[in-house]
Amino acid sequence: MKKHIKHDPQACSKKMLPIQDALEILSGKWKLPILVALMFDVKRFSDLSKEIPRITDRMLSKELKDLEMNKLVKRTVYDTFPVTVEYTMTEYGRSLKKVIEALGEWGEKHREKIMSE
Amino acid sequence: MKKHIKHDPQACSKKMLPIQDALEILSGKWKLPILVALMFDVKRFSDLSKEIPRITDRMLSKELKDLEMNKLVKRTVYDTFPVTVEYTMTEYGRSLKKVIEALGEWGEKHREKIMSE
DNA sequence: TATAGCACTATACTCTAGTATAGTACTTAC
DNA sequence: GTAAGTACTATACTAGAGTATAGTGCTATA
Repeated sequence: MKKHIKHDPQACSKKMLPIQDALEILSGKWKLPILVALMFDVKRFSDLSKEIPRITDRMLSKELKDLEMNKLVKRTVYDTFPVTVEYTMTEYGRSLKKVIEALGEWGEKHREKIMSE
Repeated sequence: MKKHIKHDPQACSKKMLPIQDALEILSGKWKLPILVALMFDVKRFSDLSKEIPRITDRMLSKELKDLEMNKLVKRTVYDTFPVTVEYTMTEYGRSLKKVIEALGEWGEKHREKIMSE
């Protein structure tokens, strides 16, 4: 039985906040699929709807709005008929790549570990 | 208006699965606070309960069970009076450090960006 | 004998994320 | 004039995450 060292809760929550911010931005069932779909290409609403299995229009619309608010995705409307709207990943959105890769690498290892137990 | 290149949905979902696994393990309101609290010290149930503001016993118990199942945390019972139970981060749990740091760094930048818009 | 501390569990509730389904506004092509 | 395509919005529902509150079993100390 080891000694229990007290943590400084102030310093701790200071570190926690950005972590939880980041996590919240990626959280939910659909944010990652959308971001990954946009990581390499520009896409329209209907493209995303087709490419992301089982997502509803409502969710897609809602999540895209969220991502736009956080400046990860840019929305461009073209004055065509019918209207077309393009969604692009911003440079800033691309800065998430490292985070997503870190998650992916760890997730891969985790799959192996849990499968082989 | 750019060309739209089709993505291979098979290859895409293959990459997505581990990312979502990782995200699921960290998801929810309390997983990260618990992991961060255990990152440096061994802690008992009551220590964690005190250190993590506003967490209920029910949630703490539930989330610790989850983390234990995923081999991120180890639970050790000591035959004292009253019983004491220690929670330790496993070596494997520590392997999440890089992911958490990546999240933290990005979250920090994001805070600055959003605040200064 | 009563009380207090530890590590939970039980029950009931609320609230939010996500689903299901349908409908809108616009215009061009038939 | 009506059908079809695009990018949504509205409404209603469901399920699961999280909250609030109370109670359990153990025993050492007062």
